[in-house]
Amino acid sequence: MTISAAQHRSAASLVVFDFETTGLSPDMGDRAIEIGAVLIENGKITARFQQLMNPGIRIPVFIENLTGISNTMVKEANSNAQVMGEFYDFIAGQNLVAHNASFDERFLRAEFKRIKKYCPAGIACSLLAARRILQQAPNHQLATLAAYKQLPSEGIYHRALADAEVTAHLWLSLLAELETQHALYDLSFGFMQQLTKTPKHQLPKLYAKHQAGIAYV
DNA sequence: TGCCAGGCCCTCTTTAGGGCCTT
Repeated sequence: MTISAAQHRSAASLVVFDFETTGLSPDMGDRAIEIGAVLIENGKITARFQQLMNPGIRIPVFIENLTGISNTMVKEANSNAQVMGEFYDFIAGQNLVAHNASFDERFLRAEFKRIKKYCPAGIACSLLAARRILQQAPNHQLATLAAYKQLPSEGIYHRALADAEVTAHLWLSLLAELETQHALYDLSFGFMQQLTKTPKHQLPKLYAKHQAGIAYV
């Protein structure tokens, strides 16, 4: 919780993160109420970050029921500004991964903007990667993929750290799948970002380029 | 109290519509 990711930086490291929020859109006034994240180094989780935060607005009943995070719980929590400042330090220098990253990225940028910070890190999406690598999965919801791949999980969902941990295991599973199914090794973050932007029918060409030694940043 | 968004991706497409994902 207090360990900075920057203190653990390595070439094969990244941070997987997840927000719980009051709704779906920061542009409509929704705010983050919890952030959870894990640092992955060389295929292992080596640090964790989890904090509730007090958004200064009421949490809808629907969200209380969905997440188990109540207005009472966040009342005593630190402000979003303080928590996001600490999270900014945690992710310093790291690339980021989230499940359906477009959602979490919107809240990340919105909360950072409020404290006049910007996110220089690259962000990759485990949902887009899973849609390409696990095309045969029943669907690509995080819980479904966790069951489908029998990922380590305590069966808790819609809490930030638990979801971040499952997403981290999913990300490692996707890398393993690329190794076993396509003989792709030592995949960079840049390659994985490229994969999530590649149409499915062009994946064989992408895999062939990597196997031929064409580097991705 | 109830509702809100937006990117991706497929198809009966591209001058569009709708399901999937996230809270």
